[in-house]
Amino acid sequence: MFQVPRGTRDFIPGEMQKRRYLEQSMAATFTSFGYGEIRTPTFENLELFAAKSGESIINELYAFTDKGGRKLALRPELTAPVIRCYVERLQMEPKPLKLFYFGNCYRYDRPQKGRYREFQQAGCEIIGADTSEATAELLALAFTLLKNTGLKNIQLQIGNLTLISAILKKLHLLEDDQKRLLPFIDKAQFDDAKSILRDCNVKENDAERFISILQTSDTNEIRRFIADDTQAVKELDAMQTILSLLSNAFHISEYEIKLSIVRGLDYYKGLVFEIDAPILGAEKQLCGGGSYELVSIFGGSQVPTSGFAIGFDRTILALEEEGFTFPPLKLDVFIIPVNQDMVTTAIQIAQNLRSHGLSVDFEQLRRGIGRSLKYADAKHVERVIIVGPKELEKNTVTIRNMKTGNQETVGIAEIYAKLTTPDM
RNA sequence: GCCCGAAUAGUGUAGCCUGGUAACAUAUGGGACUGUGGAUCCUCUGUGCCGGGUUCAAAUCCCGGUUCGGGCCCCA
Repeated sequence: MFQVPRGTRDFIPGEMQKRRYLEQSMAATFTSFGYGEIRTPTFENLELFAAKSGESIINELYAFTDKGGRKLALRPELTAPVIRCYVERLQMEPKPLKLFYFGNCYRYDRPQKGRYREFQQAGCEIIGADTSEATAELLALAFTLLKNTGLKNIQLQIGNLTLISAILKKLHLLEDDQKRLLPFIDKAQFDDAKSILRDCNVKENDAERFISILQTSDTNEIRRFIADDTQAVKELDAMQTILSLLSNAFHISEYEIKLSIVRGLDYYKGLVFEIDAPILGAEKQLCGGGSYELVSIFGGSQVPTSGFAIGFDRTILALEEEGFTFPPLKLDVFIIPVNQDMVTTAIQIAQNLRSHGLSVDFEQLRRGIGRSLKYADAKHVERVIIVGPKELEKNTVTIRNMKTGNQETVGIAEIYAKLTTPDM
């Protein structure tokens, strides 16, 4: 027997229903914030991803050579393709340019819950605006997007790479030592971080203060630490403006400052953020983003960019874990012809109701009424129309409400009107 | 890539320890019931992840692989 390749999934109608719901919810939120949708190819030139993330990333890609000898890769994320498209076609668009996307991505990882080799991301990029209000809106959008899907428990954490490097500078570390230190900081393993600092001959006192600043949410404490670094002070001022807009204008106050967010790659600058769903355990990060510099790496003229990506599959998992009720897949009407002579009329009624925008099906296996009703019940149909000779003589049919069990005889011309009344 | 656990009809499970005809529920198909039977009853089909080993005999014990799940690594 054949099965899906490792780390991939089929989505059957009940699952697609959930995914469509989520996609529509997210698209509506993006649109309401003035974003336009963009779609790029499923594969790109391998070089694009290597340029963005370094050669070492190739190990984790689905990469291949096509018949023309081109080196290609299935996209592992969507920021690089979107920025490539911007540089290629959209540089002269009025700014700011706001783009959102959905797309399948591919990574050669070990699959586990919430982690697949083929997975879907949703996300956006804003190009050409780096004011506090633009950044605050980006944070608000990420948070609102997830809240609007129906998620209850999420955590927004905000860090800043400019500040963290200013703080690191105070420790006078060598570049290599910094690189060794950062992963531990990102994972909040502060004891390990401390022992590295000790190895690097950082004074115990400074190390303690450094670790405590990473964990604080108090901007004043951070300010005292970096007071003599004018660039860092400026960044902190901007960050405070962003946070105050977030609370006072966007009315989002459920965030925390977490300077230990480092994120993977070098091209992030300034503000970075993550949103977690703690209910998911090990693979709990739903969203990651921030400001970055990619346009110039791809050969475009420099312009500020920021954005975020959301793990679509994890968002569904988190909603399921929270017991969220997705809108069910349902038929509006099921039509049962009592005998073969009624089939033509049944189909005519079905076609008429379909033209009014209802989803309609009819009995096609010539089963008796009992079986047909059972089928309608299993399909969660709201209303059933029974077309039988007795009623048809008077040009009527029986409409049965499956929830209440109410039945009514209705003229054929009045079916649609009757179905749209609240009691039927 | 590493460590651990799991895999039995479409779905959910029992049996495995202690080897001896593979079972139950539910769902699907067919039928009884000739217009409400969304019921009830009858019934067909359908199951040991794959490969090897031990054994007279393997779902059961052993080895390898695959897939899924938990935890690492990584997480653009």
